[in-house]
Amino acid sequence: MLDQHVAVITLRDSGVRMTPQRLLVIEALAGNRSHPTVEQIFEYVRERYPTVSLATVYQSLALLSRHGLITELHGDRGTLRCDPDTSSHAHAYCRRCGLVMDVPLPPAATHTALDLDTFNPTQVEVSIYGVCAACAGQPSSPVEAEA
Amino acid sequence: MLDQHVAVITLRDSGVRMTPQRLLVIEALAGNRSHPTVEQIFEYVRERYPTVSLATVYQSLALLSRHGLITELHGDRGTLRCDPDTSSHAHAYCRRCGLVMDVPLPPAATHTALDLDTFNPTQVEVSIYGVCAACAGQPSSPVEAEA
DNA sequence: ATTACTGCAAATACTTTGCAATTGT
DNA sequence: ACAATTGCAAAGTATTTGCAGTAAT
Repeated sequence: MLDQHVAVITLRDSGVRMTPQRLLVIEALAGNRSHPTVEQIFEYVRERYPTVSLATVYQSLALLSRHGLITELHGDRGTLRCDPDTSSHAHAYCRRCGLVMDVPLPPAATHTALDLDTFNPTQVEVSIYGVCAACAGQPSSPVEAEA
Repeated sequence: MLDQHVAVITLRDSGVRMTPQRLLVIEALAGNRSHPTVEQIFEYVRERYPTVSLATVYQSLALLSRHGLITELHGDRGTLRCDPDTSSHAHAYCRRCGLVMDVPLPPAATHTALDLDTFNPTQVEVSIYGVCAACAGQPSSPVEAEA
């Protein structure tokens, strides 16, 4: 899980400049378990530093990702989500409410990918789609049932 | 793996109309192991039916997906790819050349996801990112090495 | 003082939608 | 004939880029 101090030191040691914008992006992610979208991170930073631009947030996230401090999730169709926890785990996406939750993976699952001798894997993303417990309890809306 | 006849019959039985455009989308995917992008499918269809529109291709793909005849892949950042093979397997994405290859998954891997009692999974997507054998052999281009 | 970084605005990329015309059944 | 489907064009959503000004070191 991303730690603010570790992140700052890691970046500094790589010669990256620490700006208030970046610090706030890190702050938004540190300890965050909600897998926020870029827009959500942008909102967090903007509340504290109103002149920040969305482009800067995108650039900061790419920077953090490049330095291995966060993981970018592609499972939410067309929207980038960020995970400050870079350890091996899967993500469950609720198709009804949009919730993204962590799912532990048995250590063996990671090995599967590493068994490939024809491919040199650097990252594995496991996305599970379905309906979460809370939504499964609720009947689906009429609008949704139609589709 | 998607079979043209099976697909046509499945759709017909569901009361879906068979148009030349749809037939060509199916044809483009049947037996295709390259995980084509929407654009590539569009090109295939257009060569044979020049007035087809991209929107129709998108709609046809959504239809096939809804009927469980294909799987939509989200692993290629910002671009939809299609897989006519709906059986359980992972995908390896080469970060250098863009190649997408099938990777078998041990049956146990699928069970992992199904162990969740708090979540009702309908689909699991496993994306492996790295560098393929062919690219690993080649030295990276100077431009790429810089980045 | 240098040079990385930011903010802006425009560009690019991908996908969806509304609607009139068309076509499969 | 009827309703589903298409093609078009426009809108919507997401992300990237060029560049002049700003700020971290």
